[in-house]
This record gives sequence, structure tokens and C-alpha cells, in this order.
Amino acid sequence: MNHTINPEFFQRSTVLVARELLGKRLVRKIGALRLSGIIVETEAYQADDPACHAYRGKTPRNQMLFGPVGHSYVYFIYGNHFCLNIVAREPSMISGGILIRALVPEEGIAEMRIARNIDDLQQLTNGPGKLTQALQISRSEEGINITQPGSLYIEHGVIIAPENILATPRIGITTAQDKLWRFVIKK
DNA sequence: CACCCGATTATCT
DNA sequence: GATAATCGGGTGT
Repeated sequence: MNHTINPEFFQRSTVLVARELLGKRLVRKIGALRLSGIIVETEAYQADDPACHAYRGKTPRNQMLFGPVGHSYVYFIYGNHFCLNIVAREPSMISGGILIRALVPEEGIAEMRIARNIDDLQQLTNGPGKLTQALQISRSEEGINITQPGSLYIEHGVIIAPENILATPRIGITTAQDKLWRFVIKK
């Protein structure tokens, strides 16, 4: 499965889309170079959720979360790292997005090792800031429509059986820890 | 305009 | 397993 995803896919419950993004392939094209990996960890953030950037209203930084679904939202955190989100929400929700937390590298592994300055395959894209570094994603990759082929998009990838998906509290936040909105593929 | 803190990572032990 | 590093944005003065 290597074709892109319908925009309607992202116009559903943010939590549902976060779960269904597992197994999809994230593709980054830089000229003739193609880098990709299978999404194996996501987190959902939506408007009525204190942990969501958009919870306290629209600002220049988070406005993408209120914008069209199926587009990228990139933010800078801890003074060092970029994190990649995909805008997704049901029509009744004002904002929402899904943090892509980890990939299993597929194509362009040699290029990723150079970008990361590290050899260990396990460490290449196993964190939100790590995968953006490996795929060379920064603020200039914000606002891209990831439902059509371009410099950044998502393909169908592989099917993940429901029994292989684990739901847990989200990482690195202090509120709403009762919400099991982090999804990972069991190893 | 100053202060505070964060959806993290690398680099130790 | 623990901790320092690091700086842009949000919030309030």
C-alpha cells in the first residue's frame, strides 16, 4: 500500500485517527531523495484537553491546529527539538492534532544516520525530536498538505491488528493523565 | 520586556 | 536510571 490517504480520514475523532495512523508510512522527499518510516507511536491532542497546545485558544504558534485537517503542524520545544503533528479532528471540534512520536525507518536509512550523526538503528527515529531530525523536518515543513504527494506526506503502509495496539497515558505532560491517548504498536 | 517552563534528548553514572 | 542542556513562546507586568 503506497498511495496517499483521503483528507476525510483526518476529519474524524482525533483519538481514533491517532490510533489508525499506526502502521501508516511517513514519507519525506528532498529532491530525488526519499526518506520514509512506518509510524509506530502517536499521541492525540484535542481542543477540550488541557494538555493540548490549542486548549487556551488560538495563538500564532498553534493556529495550524485550528486549520485544515490533513496538514502538518511543526513546533519547536525545549530550545532544541522540532515535533511533527498532523491536524485531525471531527467537524464539531475546533482544534486538534496528532503528535508523531516514533517511526521504524524504511527508506533512506543511510541519509538518516548522517542527519542524526548516529549509527544505532534503534536510536534513529524512536522519539518525536529524533524523527524530525532524521527526516530533516523543521518549521519550514509546517502547513504542508500531507494527503497529497509532495515534500512530506503519508501513505497507507501496513495493516496493524487491533490486538497489537497498546493505549497508554501520554508522555511528558502533567495534566489529563487519565486519558489513554498515546498509541504504540506492541513489539 | 522579563520571567518561567515545556508534547525532549544526549550524556553521563 | 538520573540529570544537565537549551531557548522560543506564552503570560503577565
